[in-house]
Amino acid sequence: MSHPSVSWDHYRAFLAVAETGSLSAAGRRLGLTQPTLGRQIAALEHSLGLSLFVRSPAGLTLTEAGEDLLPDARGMAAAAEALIRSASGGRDEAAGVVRITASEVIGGMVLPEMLVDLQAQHPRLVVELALNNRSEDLLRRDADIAVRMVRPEQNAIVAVHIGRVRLGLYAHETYLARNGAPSTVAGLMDHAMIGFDRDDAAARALGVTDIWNRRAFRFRSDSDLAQLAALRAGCGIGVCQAPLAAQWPELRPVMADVARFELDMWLAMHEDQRRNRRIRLAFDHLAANLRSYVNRHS
Amino acid sequence: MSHPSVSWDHYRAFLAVAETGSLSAAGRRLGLTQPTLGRQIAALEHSLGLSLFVRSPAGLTLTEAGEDLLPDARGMAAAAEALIRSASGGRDEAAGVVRITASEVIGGMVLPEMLVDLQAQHPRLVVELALNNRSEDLLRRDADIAVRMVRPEQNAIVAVHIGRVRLGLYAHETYLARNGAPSTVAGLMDHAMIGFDRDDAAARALGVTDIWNRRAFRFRSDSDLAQLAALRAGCGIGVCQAPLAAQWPELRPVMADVARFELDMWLAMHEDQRRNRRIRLAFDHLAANLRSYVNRHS
DNA sequence: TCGCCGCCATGCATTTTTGCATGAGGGAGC
DNA sequence: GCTCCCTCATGCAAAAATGCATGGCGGCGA
Repeated sequence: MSHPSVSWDHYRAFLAVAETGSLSAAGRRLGLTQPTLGRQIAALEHSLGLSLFVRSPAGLTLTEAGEDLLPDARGMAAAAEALIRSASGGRDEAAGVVRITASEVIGGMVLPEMLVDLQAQHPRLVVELALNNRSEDLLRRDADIAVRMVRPEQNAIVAVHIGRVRLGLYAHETYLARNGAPSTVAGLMDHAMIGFDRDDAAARALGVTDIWNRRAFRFRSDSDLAQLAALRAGCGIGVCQAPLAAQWPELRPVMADVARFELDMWLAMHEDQRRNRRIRLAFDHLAANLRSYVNRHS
Repeated sequence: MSHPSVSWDHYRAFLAVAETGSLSAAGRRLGLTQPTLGRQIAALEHSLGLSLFVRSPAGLTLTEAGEDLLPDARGMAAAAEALIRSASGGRDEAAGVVRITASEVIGGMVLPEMLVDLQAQHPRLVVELALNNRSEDLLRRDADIAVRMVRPEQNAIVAVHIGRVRLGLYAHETYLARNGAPSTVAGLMDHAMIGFDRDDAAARALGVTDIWNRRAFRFRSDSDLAQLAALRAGCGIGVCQAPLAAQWPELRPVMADVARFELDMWLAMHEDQRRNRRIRLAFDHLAANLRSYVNRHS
């Protein structure tokens, strides 16, 4: 408990400067002025006994020491935002902000229509949707609710198992008409395949790096939504969630008998918020709708 | 990005007041005065549009709304402390603070001697040891390194598997001389057993609530260290880690053939800090020493 | 019952922080 | 080479936050 501890506002200044790259830009973001930010950074550097930025006429860039502090500053900001979110609606009101994180595909293709329903039922509910494939968001309170494909194990998290989502290979009917359909894994190699660019995490998780690797693809993107768009445009053969493919009749399964995977789907929230009405509402609504999603056509 | 966003210092004030229960006490903790804290809280309440405390001549107590915000404020404080820790030593120095979290038994009985070695080799290293049985500490940066008995699944965490720790039932030789040794589970019920008081999480995790429950115990404590002390004092029969019992010859195994469990041990740290020299040093040192601990006498 | 000690609220002087205005330096485009 | 726009640094005045001193209220123990 050091008495003249650093002002938390200085951390906020540090984060803003680090992320914007200049005192002036940080000033604009925070509604302060460039001299103020300059002085706050100077004070922070002084009290930590470190130099956090190298000054240049073009702006400020982080030193190594500054780089080390950035994740923690981000952590503070995440907590601050979570606090505001918690404050935005009383715990017994169906009003305020609910922040949801999900993968690109689920968040981009599946959740929106469910959330429309939810908002129709609760007009004062504001929804934020953060799409990414990381899954560190719940404990740090980057989000209130998370849709995950791995079981959350942290014990401050409450998670419910939604079901198993089937994945398969698909292609547009026009592509198949032109190029035929492969029937063996070897035959697959002669086709235009759609897959990841650099991020092979999913392939490694499923243990299929031997056939599902970068060299095999003719269309490469780390955006799952872009892959999906390519698939629907008839670009070639790619992976798609079965319940999703089922709603596009022009997509036809490819080698449905061999190419089958299943992923567990989990819905998770922080334990502390179990009694928060609006988050609970969103959670239950999503749980019900996602269950009917994974069971569609199976 | 609301422009006149709340000062982060006000969150700090909120946390201090919530935890101390009064403006004056919070003022003492933060090195500020009571009127200042009063005004910061008032400003915070005004900008959030909530009343966070009920004022009384005896102090301030949280409202429900305030209660909701407390965990997030704690999160901010944890991140702030982590930031200071990161700042305390350069990333290439073997100096600064390393904060380690572990269970009571591991932290109280096993780690200290290992850490003494570490500090002897690196005189400018400061070690903090936080003992508890929760395990949410790493992502929130409550600690730099964690020793866990469950596999950490979050993917911003790097974890190494140390091995499996054997658990068994033990008793002091004088207890056994006086009371004899049970040979069946049923016989165990007639003995003085040492166990938990209210916190049955471990028993539930191992799935032994049927025989390992509160009513069976003659000595109850939620402090594992107190249980261990009772065991060594000859109070009765209790659970102990085998490598630990091995170093106290007066402890004798009880029903060693039936009462056997094993727990995985994991050592974990945050991914961001993989290149941080002092944390890496501590991590590697602990990994090596814990490995030899779990393999002791087996 | 009285005194004491803890707490909070408020008014006022002081200190600190902030903003404004200006100067100076670097890079992009003409 | 010149202008324009971006940046940061610094001096000074205005604004805001803080501290001090005081007053009032309530609980506790003699």
